[in-house]
Amino acid sequence: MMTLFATLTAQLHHAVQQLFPQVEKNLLQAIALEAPRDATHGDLATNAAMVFAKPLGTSPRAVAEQLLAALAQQPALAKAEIAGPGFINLTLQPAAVLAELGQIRADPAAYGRLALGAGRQAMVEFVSINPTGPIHVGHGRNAVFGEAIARLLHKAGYPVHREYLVNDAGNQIRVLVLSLYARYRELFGESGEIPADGYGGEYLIEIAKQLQARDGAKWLALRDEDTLVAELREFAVNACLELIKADITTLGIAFDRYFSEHAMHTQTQRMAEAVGLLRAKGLVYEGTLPPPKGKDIANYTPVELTLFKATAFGLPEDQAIYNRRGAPTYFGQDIAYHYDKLQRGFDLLVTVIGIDQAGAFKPLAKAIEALTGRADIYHPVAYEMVKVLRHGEPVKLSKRAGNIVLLSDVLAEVGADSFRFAMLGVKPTTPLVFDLAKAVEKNMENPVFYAQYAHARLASVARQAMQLGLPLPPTQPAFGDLDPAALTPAALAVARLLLIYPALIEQAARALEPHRLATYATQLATAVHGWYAAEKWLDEAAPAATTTRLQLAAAAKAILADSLGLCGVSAPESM
RNA sequence: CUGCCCGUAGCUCAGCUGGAUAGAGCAAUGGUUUUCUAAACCAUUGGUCGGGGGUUCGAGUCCCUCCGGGCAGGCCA
Repeated sequence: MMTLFATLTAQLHHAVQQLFPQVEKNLLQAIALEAPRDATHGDLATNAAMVFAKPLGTSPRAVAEQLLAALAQQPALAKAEIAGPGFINLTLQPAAVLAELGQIRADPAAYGRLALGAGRQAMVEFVSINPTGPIHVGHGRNAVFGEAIARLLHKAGYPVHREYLVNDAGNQIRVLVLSLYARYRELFGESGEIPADGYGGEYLIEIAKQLQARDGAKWLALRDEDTLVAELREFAVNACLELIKADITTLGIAFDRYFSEHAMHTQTQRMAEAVGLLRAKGLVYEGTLPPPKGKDIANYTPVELTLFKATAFGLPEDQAIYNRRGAPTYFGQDIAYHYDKLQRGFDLLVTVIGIDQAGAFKPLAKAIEALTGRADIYHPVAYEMVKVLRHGEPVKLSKRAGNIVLLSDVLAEVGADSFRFAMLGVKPTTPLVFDLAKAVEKNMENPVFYAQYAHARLASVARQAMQLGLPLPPTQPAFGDLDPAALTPAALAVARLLLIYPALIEQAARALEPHRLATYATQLATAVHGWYAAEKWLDEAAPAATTTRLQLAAAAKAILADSLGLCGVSAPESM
């Protein structure tokens, strides 16, 4: 089942190849078929003639003339004309538009579903916060963004696996356990000392009480740090992970797997295997690194380390895989983890990271490229920081949690839908200013209400129609039962947006930019509100026109719900 | 010093792999309801797309350079 957009695109490509067999095939990708801003430019427009004019050594208009003749065969087109510097503006047959609406209604979830991921296995790794305490709003952006990418890839036809890397193997877990132990001792009236770089948030008092409830004074006499860490590591990590999972659940996110780094290291040889592979390629060697630039480090003494030859890939410096004590560095662990992903059969690896860590992923990208021989597997996607305000003023940090703005506090105040839509309302590389006061308003200051309201309106009209004895038409009504004249400019503005939905999915999925779905949902809502205000839809005296409008309204409702759904936002039947 | 991100209307931001006259919301002003949800709609006002070069049929978008802001830069996390 092809969408109208796909049909027209194929037709266009076919015409170009028939007429101009000499042009390179990859130039076809440069053809844009898009909905013009200005409705007087038709329903769809293409730049094809301008793309090929130069390679063919002729003028855009001459190319356009030939394409025009070929496109005249296309039954879905009512009109095709040359405009401006060489655009071809296409006007669709109302019958084709109406048939497409029926296709949308027949299976809304299938509309815009692609096969981009055929034969591939995608993994989206996101959140992956160190399990050392509750999470803040910035992590919330990570969670929403990652989940939206997962949904988008699924829509685009990828099998998608969602994974959270539990970083339970490093030094910070040691610090966590020792911090917890200090709180534990305090519960028994003893002096506990939280390590210098430890976790002072009061949530550890709660977790210490849980430990006390479980084990009593069992650990009180134990002072050996290594033993403490070994014995309490799992308890501490799990307790912190529970705090995190609670917020993740509130956001409506479920991971397929929480991947324990500690378990990977203790149960597999991934680290050695991956390093061995790289070494066999001549990309691992023993050597010393120059002192870090831009920083004065007193007493810097170079030591021979195991290094990855990142310079072979154009990076400024090689990267250490093991530190001077012989333990894996973060980079080394990342190599092992991603090697594990590859061994599990995934060949599209998306990792959602904060912009502050983006630099660290360059050498990793090169290591994965070295392991696979492919540069199209690993896709780190970075997002900017989140600043939280209330009425323009910075909100108070939660001292209880360690001077952060708790995600759970924000969710409790504004709700998950509002939060999610706000996080997806701007592109990930834009620093996000999130005003709690605006996020609970019920107007255009808070776009989620605007989009949801449009959906509720559509639902309301459908109910109203039912009451008037004007039920929804069958998904593919006879053309004679419809009235093309009901497709007024305001209605066509809605219809055009529906037709380009599959193209939007493709572009957003390729770019890994789910925020385009949020922008689209808002645009569609605008068109719906405009159409609604422009004319009365339900008219018992004009059944064909009413049926036509109900058909469009039902299709719009379905796509609005689908696009909101990809954002993880609900589409209410009434508000 | 180096790398990455950002700079678009008074404010917050869109702008689809370069496309036609740069768009929304908020704020300001004026309208719209005996009609299906006015949480809405319509109209008006508001722009050297940070500055300057370059690439080409065509640049907010690509390249160079400068300015300004943010974030990074151990074998740390």
